[in-house]
Amino acid sequence: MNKKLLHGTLNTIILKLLKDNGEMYGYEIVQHVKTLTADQLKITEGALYPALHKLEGEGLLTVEYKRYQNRVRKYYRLTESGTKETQSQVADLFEFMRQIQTLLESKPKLG
Amino acid sequence: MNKKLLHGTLNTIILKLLKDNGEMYGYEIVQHVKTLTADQLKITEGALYPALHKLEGEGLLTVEYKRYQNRVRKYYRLTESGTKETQSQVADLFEFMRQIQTLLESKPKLG
DNA sequence: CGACTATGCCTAAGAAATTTAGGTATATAC
DNA sequence: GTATATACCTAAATTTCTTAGGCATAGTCG
Repeated sequence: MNKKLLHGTLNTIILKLLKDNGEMYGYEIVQHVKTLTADQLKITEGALYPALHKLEGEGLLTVEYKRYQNRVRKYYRLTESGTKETQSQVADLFEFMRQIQTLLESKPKLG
Repeated sequence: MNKKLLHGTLNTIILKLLKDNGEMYGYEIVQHVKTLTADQLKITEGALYPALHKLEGEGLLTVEYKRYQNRVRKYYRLTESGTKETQSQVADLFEFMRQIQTLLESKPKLG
């Protein structure tokens, strides 16, 4: 498992998954990331749940409890401002990765 | 300036720049990153110098003081293990970014 | 000359995001 | 009846970074 590299990307990933899937619950997000990345990336619950609560507190997410086979799941969904924030953060992250690639692919200095 | 997104990538960038350029001093690294990314990315000195000291302490870098026009610069260079570590970290970071892109480009779930 | 900017190194306090390491509870499989 | 999967959570510690300075020399502008 490729650890220690999620720094700074967790919120963006959460938002983007919610945008794609409409609504998701915490445990589902963890499993989804594991599946999509073929076990290469692992979101820890200790990072996920506080992040969800923070995004909710910022008004980017809403919560709805739903029953599913004697279980109660806590579904998260983007608000309007959450949708805007998602677009912004996804764009920023792509741009950031582009800059990192520029650095990692740069040739030796000229001067 | 794109802030708060460098998390976890600083060491890798330092190592890669040293690998490309043979030897560099701290201030030069800061300027180089600014130039290469057209002022989009800024390494702060408060992050850089402790990182350099840590990498040196781990045996990945060696230091050599050199005089340049009445100034003394502190040049860093990769050790053998530093070179290996660089390859490993650069590969990991590319792989990580690939996984992030997978997540950010994924379509809605099927099930 | 005086002030400001660039060069070049550094540290320390605090903030932010994460890992680690738990806890609680129900359901299912062996 | 023990273990695994599901489903939520928190708290302490760690890592990494920002902020905000300090110190010193060199060059430029008025």
